[in-house]
Amino acid sequence: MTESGAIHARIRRDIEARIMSGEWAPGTRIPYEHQLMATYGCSRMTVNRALRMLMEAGLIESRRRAGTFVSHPRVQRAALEIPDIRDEVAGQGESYRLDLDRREIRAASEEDKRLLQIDGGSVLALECRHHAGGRAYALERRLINLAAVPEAAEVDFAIEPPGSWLLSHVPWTEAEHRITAFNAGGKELVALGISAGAACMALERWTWRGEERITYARQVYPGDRYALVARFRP
Amino acid sequence: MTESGAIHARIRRDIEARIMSGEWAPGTRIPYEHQLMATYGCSRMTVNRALRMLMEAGLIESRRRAGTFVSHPRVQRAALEIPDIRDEVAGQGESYRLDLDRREIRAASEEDKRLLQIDGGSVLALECRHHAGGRAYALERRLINLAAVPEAAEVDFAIEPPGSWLLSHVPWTEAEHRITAFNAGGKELVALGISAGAACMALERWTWRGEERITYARQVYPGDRYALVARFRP
DNA sequence: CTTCCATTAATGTATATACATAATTGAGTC
DNA sequence: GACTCAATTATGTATATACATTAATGGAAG
Repeated sequence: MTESGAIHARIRRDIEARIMSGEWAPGTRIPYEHQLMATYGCSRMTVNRALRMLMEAGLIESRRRAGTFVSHPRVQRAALEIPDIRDEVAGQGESYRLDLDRREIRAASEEDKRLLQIDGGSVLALECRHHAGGRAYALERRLINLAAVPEAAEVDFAIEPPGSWLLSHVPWTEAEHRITAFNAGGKELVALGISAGAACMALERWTWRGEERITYARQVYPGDRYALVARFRP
Repeated sequence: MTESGAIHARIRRDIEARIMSGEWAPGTRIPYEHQLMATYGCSRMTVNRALRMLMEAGLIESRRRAGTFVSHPRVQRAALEIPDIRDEVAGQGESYRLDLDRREIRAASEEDKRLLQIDGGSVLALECRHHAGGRAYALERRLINLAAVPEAAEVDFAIEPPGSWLLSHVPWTEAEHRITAFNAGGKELVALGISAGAACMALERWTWRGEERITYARQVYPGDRYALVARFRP
């Protein structure tokens, strides 16, 4: 088939093509490694490398002694980009502006403790509005666990949006998103300039580093102006 | 550090931990392969395997002759899992029921052509409701490109939900999701049993195989009963 | 000082080999 | 037929070695 590049890449492409075309359906046993060695005239290590990559990609699974099989596709996985709102707005060719409405360092309240899963300590609480081309784009409420990120207390978030700063300064190991739709109430009406009851999208995010929660963010977008888009490959 | 498992896994974990903790900041050159060989008392192939995996994960990059470096974090991407609705309902311990309201094979309309990016041919159009524990859970409208998946014409989608069938029978190479919030109108009121203007979440999905679009789906969830949750690691 | 080029040192790929591990197979036993 | 257990076999990991490829380096020539 293809002739370009390394042998392992070629083996990988060939097998992937056979699976994608449906020629090798889910559950099918693919040839044994020693058969692929013969087919491609290469060593087992090279075959194994190609198969290992396909395994990491989730296309195949193998069982010792039994062989290697085409996976039954399961959950779909989408590459959802963690939106840096400033970049997102700039990418649409609009001018970006940030209004910081509130900045407070306080001892963790009951709600803060629940959202950040901490027993005490102090948190940095922020409320801000993101504007695109002069119009309100999103409303953001954020909590930062100062025990995990003490240096955040010194940052001027009126200049750099908290999401942008955290993304580029704090490494994280795990995160969770929760996306919901709700009818706008008192708070959002003025801040986003929308009418009562208008549908809004809320994007909540919790971010961990190891066992420790770093930050909680809740971003609210007007439903008629915003769509969350994720494009991906399996 | 850790002692369990294969050597390559241990090397990988150690390096990952150093990067995550910030000890090795972006741009830092990590030790040369021959230095890691000495550190771990293993062969270069084993070190190389660990590094290759970290490269695929995007944590490091390497340049011949210069060495291997910690990557500068880029766009943060997350794996958003969007499960099969039937499995999702079952996973919550609720009973699942499917109502197929409409099933039609027709020549592609203008809208069908736009959504599936086809010039003509026939499509299978479906409308159905997913129920969880007797309550409406989601409303689904789906188009299937019969030129790409002719066997779909023979399937009884009153038994198997279209999403489940497609997931397990049709391999795909690319997909796009679009998530929006909107106020419920005429169609949704009765089907979902909600009141006028209630916020709903719409999840639209286009799926490709190579250059060809396979299917388009639009799922509508009542905003007060549904949250899309995605948990992931970088 | 700048340009050119050979040297050199790092990663990239591939091989042949070895032993470990797990699970199927099949023979032997009850 | 049902159970036990050893032989078999495919994958999993690791090694030592070799050569290819790329680009930083440093010295020679202008």
